[in-house]
Amino acid sequence: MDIAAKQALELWRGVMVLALQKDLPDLTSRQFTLLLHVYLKDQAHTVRGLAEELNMSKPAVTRALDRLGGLDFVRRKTDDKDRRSILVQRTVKGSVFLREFGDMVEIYAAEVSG
Amino acid sequence: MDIAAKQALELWRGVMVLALQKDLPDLTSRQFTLLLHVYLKDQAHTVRGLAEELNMSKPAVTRALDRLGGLDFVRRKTDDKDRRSILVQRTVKGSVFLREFGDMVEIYAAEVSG
DNA sequence: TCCGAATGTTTCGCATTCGTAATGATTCTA
DNA sequence: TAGAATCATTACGAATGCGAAACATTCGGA
Repeated sequence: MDIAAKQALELWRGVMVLALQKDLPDLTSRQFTLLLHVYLKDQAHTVRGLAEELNMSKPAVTRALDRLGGLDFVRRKTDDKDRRSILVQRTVKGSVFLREFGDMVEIYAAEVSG
Repeated sequence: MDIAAKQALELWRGVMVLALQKDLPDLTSRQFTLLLHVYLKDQAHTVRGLAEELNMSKPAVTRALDRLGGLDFVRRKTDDKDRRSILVQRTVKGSVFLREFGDMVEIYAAEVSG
């Protein structure tokens, strides 16, 4: 994936337009970023950690988890080592959703650079 | 998960996280997509046209133009050939904003594939 | 000219989001 | 073990977005 800045924008545009046309559940940028973060970063994800890493307030993280949980894209699990914390877990539905999105990006990337 | 698709997601994640950390004006996906569309597609852009191409309702396009106009990222101009239509025009501020975003994507694309 | 069609905006009611501050639950510490 | 600290959530009020429907303006054809 080697693209110039202009191609990068075209890639972004193409994917976003396709996402709109597909009537995917429309997530806010915070929600979508959080989803990507949870699935791509192999760590234990807590509300506090996500809030710091993503520059979000903790209530915003809680709300994003409510929304993503409602879609069954993530799941909450209380940490048994410290029952104050919750651990954000991945789901099959979330994996499927992101894989499809990734394929979309990949396809457009090939199209843009080719 | 396919490696290339995974890299595509990692690219998306990196850019989105950076955008959050930079405290950029947070645009909805519709607003951002509309902005990209106007700047990358060389055509006359009207409300009706954008609504069809982006699968948005006309009021949503109007509101997005209000928001983007408030940021001085686009400007409205009534079409002299048909004064019912408005033409969406680009601005310097919008160009700068998108160029910076494009650079960000390009940098991450190199990082992800390298 | 006049009336229907087309274009963009506004209004309306509803849903969602935001950050700050308060609350509840759990753990740590002195 | 009592009180402080930590973690997540809820409450609150303000802001914003959405689509459907109504509205104002402009164009175009009979």
